[in-house]
Amino acid sequence: MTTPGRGLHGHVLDTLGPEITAGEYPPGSVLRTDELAQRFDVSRSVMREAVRVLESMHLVESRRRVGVTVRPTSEWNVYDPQVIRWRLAGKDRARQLRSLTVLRSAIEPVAAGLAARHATADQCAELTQCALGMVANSRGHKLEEYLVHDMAFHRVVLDASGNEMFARLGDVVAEVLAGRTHHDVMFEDPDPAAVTLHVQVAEAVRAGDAVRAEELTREITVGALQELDILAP
Amino acid sequence: MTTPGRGLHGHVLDTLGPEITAGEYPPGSVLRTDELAQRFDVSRSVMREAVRVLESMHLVESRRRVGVTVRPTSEWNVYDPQVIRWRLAGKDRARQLRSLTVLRSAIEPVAAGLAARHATADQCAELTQCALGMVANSRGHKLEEYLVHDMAFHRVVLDASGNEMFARLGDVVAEVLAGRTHHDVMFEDPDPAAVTLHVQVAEAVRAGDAVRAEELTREITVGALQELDILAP
DNA sequence: CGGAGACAAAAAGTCAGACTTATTCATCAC
DNA sequence: GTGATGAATAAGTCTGACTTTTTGTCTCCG
Repeated sequence: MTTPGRGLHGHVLDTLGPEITAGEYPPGSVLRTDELAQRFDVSRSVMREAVRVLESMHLVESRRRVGVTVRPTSEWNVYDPQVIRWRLAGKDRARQLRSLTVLRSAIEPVAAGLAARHATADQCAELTQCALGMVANSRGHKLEEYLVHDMAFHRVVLDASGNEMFARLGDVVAEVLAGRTHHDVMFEDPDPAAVTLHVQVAEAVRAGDAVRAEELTREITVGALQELDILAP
Repeated sequence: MTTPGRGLHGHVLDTLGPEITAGEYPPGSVLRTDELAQRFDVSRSVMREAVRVLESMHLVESRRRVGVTVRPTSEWNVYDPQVIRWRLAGKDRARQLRSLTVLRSAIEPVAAGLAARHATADQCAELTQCALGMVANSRGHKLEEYLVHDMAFHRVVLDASGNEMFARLGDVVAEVLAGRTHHDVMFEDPDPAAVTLHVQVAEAVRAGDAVRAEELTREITVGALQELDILAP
C-alpha cells in the first residue's frame, strides 16, 4: 500500500501492529523493548523506532521502569490508515466494516452535496466516466472491473467536495468497497438499483443539484448499510 | 494535551511538527537527519525516532541518499489528533476550523440519530446535565463554564452513538468548540437559539426520537457553519 | 501497627562511534 | 545517445556504555 516493510522497523511493525490491533495483547499488557528486540532479531535502536510509531498511533504507551503498555481500544487513533488496514486484516473485520460503513453514510451524502457545488468540469467528466464504467461492468461477473470504477467514483466525489477532511477518506472508502467485494458478499453481479443511483449522482453533480446529489448518495449508503444488515442482522 | 514533551524526541516534535504543518518547509523540501540533530542538539538516535513519527503521520518521507522530504499536504494524516492540534495552532487556523466544522455538520447529526437509539440511561442523564449546564451559563459572560458543558454535551452524543469512529471525534469537536470560544468569535453570550436546540436534542435522545435528534443536531451544525460564514464569507 | 523516608533494582532514555547499504549522479566507453 | 562503472552521500543498523526516572521494598521511628 504505502510501501510496506520499508526498513527493519517497518518489518517489525508489519507483525507487531496487526498483533496489537487484533487484541492479542489485551489492554494493559506490558511489553519490554529488549525482549521485543530479541524476538524480532533487531537492535534496540530499531525496536525503539517501531515503538515510537506505535506510540504515535496511541496503540501503546512507553513509560520508564514499567515498559511498553498496550492502551485501551478507545484511545487508538482509529483514523490512521495504517491502523485501519491492520484491523481490516484482523479478526473483527466485520465489526470494522460496519463502523466504517456507518461513517460513510454520514460523510458521503454531505460530500456529494458539496461536490455538486464545487466540482470542476474535469471532475464531472471523470465522475461520468466512472459511472459509465460501472454500468459497463455491472453484468457478467466482472466484479473486479466494476470495483475499480466504483472506488474511483467515490474517490472523485470526496475529492470534488473541496473539503480536505472528506478527501482524505478516499482511501478508507476504497478499502471498504474492496473488502465488500473480496471477502464478504458480492458473489453475484451488483445491485442494478445501486448502479442506476451512481449514474444519477453523476448527473446531479454535473447539473449542480446539491440537494438531489445528497439525497441520491444517501440512498446509496443506506443500501450499503442494508447489505451489511442482511449479512449480520 | 496527551502529555507533550515526553522525552527528547517529543520536544523535537513539538517544534518540528508545527513548523512542517505550518508550511515552513514547502512540500518537496529536504531535511537532513544530521543537521536536524545538530539544530536540536540531540543525538541521531533521538532525531531518527522523531523522524519516524513524522513519517507515520505521512508528513515526511525518508529515503536513502536523499534525506527526509516533506510530503504534499494532500498526503498528510489530517485525522491524527496531533496533526490537527499543530495545524490549529498554526497559520491557517481559520481554514482548518472551516474544514472541521463541515466535518462536524456531516457527522454529528447522524451520531445524534444513532444516540437516540443506543444511548443508555446514564448517558441520557449526563446529556441532560450538560444541557442544563449550558442553560445555566448562557447569560452573563460565563463563556468558559458554558464551553465546558458544550464540549461535554457533544462528546456524550458522539460516545452514545455507539460508533467507534464517531466517538473518536470527541476530541476534535472539543478543539473546534474551544477554538471558537477562545480565538475567533464569541465575545458575547452564546446564541439563545443554539442553547434551546441543545436542550431539545437531549430531550429527543432521551425520548428515543432518532429523526428529531438528527434534525435538531443538523440545525446546530448549520448554525455553526453560518457563524463561520459571517466571519469569513 | 502504620507511615515516612531511604535504598536498590529495573527498564526506558540517551549518546557516541563505527560500520553497512542503497541510491544517485557523473563519468566514461561503446 | 545509451549503457555500464564507480565514487560520493545520507540514511540505516548495530553495539555498548552510561543516565534518569520510577517503583517496590525495606527500614526506622512514631
